[in-house]
Order: sequence, then C-alpha cells, then structure tokens
Amino acid sequence: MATSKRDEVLKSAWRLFESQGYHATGINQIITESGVPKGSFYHYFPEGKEGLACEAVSAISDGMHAKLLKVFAATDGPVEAIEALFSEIGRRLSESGYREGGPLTTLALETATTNERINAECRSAYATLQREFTEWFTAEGIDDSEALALSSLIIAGLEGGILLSRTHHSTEPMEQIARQLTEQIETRLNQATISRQCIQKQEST
Amino acid sequence: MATSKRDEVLKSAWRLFESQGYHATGINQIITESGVPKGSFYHYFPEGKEGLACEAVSAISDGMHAKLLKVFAATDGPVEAIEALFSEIGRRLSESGYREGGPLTTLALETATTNERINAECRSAYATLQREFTEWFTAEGIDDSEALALSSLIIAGLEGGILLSRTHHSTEPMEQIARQLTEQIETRLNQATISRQCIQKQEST
DNA sequence: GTCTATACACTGATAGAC
DNA sequence: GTCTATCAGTGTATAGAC
Repeated sequence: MATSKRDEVLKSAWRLFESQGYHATGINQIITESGVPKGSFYHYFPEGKEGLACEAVSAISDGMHAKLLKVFAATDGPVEAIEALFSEIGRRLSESGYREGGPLTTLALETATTNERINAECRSAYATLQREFTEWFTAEGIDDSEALALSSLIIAGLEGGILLSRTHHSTEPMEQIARQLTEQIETRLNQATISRQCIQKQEST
Repeated sequence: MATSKRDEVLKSAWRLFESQGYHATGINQIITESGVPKGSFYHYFPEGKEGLACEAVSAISDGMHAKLLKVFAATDGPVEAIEALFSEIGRRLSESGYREGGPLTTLALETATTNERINAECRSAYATLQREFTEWFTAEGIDDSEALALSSLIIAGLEGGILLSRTHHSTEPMEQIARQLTEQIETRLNQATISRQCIQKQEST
C-alpha cells in the first residue's frame, strides 16, 4: 500500500510525542523508529516536523473523540462513563510506566504560545472533546452554561490528573479525581432532576 | 554581591522554563538573557542544565508555596481562597499573553519519565502544595481521605485549567473551573457541618 | 518515487588564557 | 574566579544520485 509507510511515520510520531513531548522528539528518532529514510520522510511530509505534528495532533484528536464516543455508548450514564474513562487512562498510564496516556497534554502546553499552527490543532482537539461532554450533559437535563463549565472541569481534571499521575508515578491521583468528579456530577444531575420536577409542577397548575 | 549573578541566571531559567518548557529552552538563551558568560554559567552550575533545572524547580516550589500561604492568610475561607487563586493565575496568564502562569506545568510533564532528578523535585513541589491544601481542608472539618482527594482535584483543576487557558488563549476555562470547584467545596463543607452536628447530637444523648 | 550523503545552525559542555 | 574560544554531537532540512 502506498500510504502504509506514511502512516507508520505518523504512528511513531504519535507515540513519541505522547511520551516525550514535541521538543524532545527529533526527526531522526522518528525515522529510526519507523524505519523510513530521511529523504522519504521529507517526501511524505514536505512541511517537516511542524506539518507532521499537525497531522499527528489531528489523528490523535480523532482517536480521542472515537474513544470517548465508545465509552459513552458502552456505559449507562455520566457517572459510570467518567469512572470508565479515568480508570482506562489510569491503566494505560501505569502499564506504560507512566509514559503513555494523555497523548496531547505535553505537546499542547509546549506549543501553546510558540507554534500557532500546532496550537490551532490542539485547540480544535480539546474543543471537540468539550463539545461532546457538553452536549452529553445538556441531554441529561443540565442547563447550557453549567454543562459547559462542568465539561471544562472534567477535561481539566483529566489533564491535570494525567500530570499528577505522571509526576508521582501513581494512579492514585486519577482515582481520587474521578471519585470527586463523579460526586460532583451526581449533585448536578440531582439539581437538574429537582428543577425539572419544579417545572413540571408549575406546568400542571 | 557574590550570589547575585547566580540568582540572575536562576531567575532567567525560571521564566524561560515557565514559558517555553525544558527542552525548548537552551543554555545559550539563558545566558544571553541573564547576561552571564557561558564559562561563568558552568562555574555556578557545574551540573549543567539538569542541575540548574533542579534548583529552578526548587525555587519555583518555594515561590508557589509562599504564594499559597499568602492567599490563605488574605482570604476568609476555602471558597474565597480558591476564587482568589484562580483569578490571580488567570490574570497572570492573560497579561503575559498566556506565556506565564503555571511555572511547573510544562516542565513537570516533559521530565516526568525522562529525567529522574528533575522529576523528584517536581514531585516534591506538588506534594508540598497538596499537603497545604489537605491540612487546610481537614482544619475545616473534612475528613482525611476526602480532604486528600479534594486537594488532588483542586491541583488537577489548576494545572488542567492552565493547560486549557493556555491552549485556548482565554481565561474562560480558569473561571469555569474555579466556579465548579467552589461549588464542590461548599458541598463538602456542608456535609462536614452536618456530620459534625450528627456527632454532637449522638454525644448529647 | 526512493534513498544516501551532506549542509549548516545550534546544542550542551570544556579547556585553558587571563 | 572570570571569561573567550572551541569541541564533539545533534537538530532540521536539502541536494542530487539512482
């Protein structure tokens, strides 16, 4: 297949960016890992490291989005889904020696103010996740601005949890944060239910 | 003063690590910014970039700790303190063009699994913050394991919020997360109060 | 289209003059 | 103790043979 080698490069870049970040990962390492000569690399990616990173972030974004939808589909409600999400990422973190899990976290920070193109890709990736969470919460009866803020907290909890778990080489932060978040969500869902009941009562009079 | 030049280097390193991260910041840039010749740099920091980074993280940790204590002292309770903390970091983020604010975030992730010495310093820095938050919550009547988990959520919210605000070039995530966290804390404080009242009632029988 | 050889700036680090 | 000159190595990127 013609694109198979290109995909190989993209996959290697993905893994290396995830575990080492953007600046610590060199072209030489990427081509060594993927077994592609340097000339071929610049044939596939004429825009060099920056273009490669943009495509990698886009692919990672698609991957994260797909995974989120899968978790949503496989679970019964927000609480269960958050638990599944955090425990799966936690497992990935510990199994990889805290090198993998949170494929964008480091890269997004590194490039936030130093590379506009990559930053734009990261922004869109996090916006996609946030939209998904927000829609999901509004569908549960939480009102828009609250759902938006809650989804910010969840993504921040995820990314911050990944940071803490990676630095402490422990899944404990992920577990603690997941527990706190599920309780927070339950409170919000109860509030939404109560306010819905109030509206129903008012309508029935 | 003999140490003044050394401190100059340390301060430049601090700022550059904060805004660009570890790997994007070179020795040459640090010595140019601080106006110190390369030879002098290696005289002051015989262990090179790694040793410098360790000292920088330690200094940053002290700074964060001091700031936290200051916020605690200047505010009336956990809710107010969290609001003050997030809004101050948010201001710093926006005023610097989202380059400063969260002095350890990027560096901690970059070195979590690639440099044991720096990682150890980062770990200790976050542990200090967490201890401070936890003690503060237990003093408010929240029980130990809950206080520990809650402080994890807050630090994760902080760091994750910094990531989101930096990538979106907006303080909105910081504000949303602060709002959600304060509500969460209020819930916990109410629970603590209620459980305290229960205990008092049981004791009075 | 595929790959080798190379360009050239810059990295962290050092040796040795002052 | 302070600094200049320079090192070997690596970074990204390219030219040009096949």
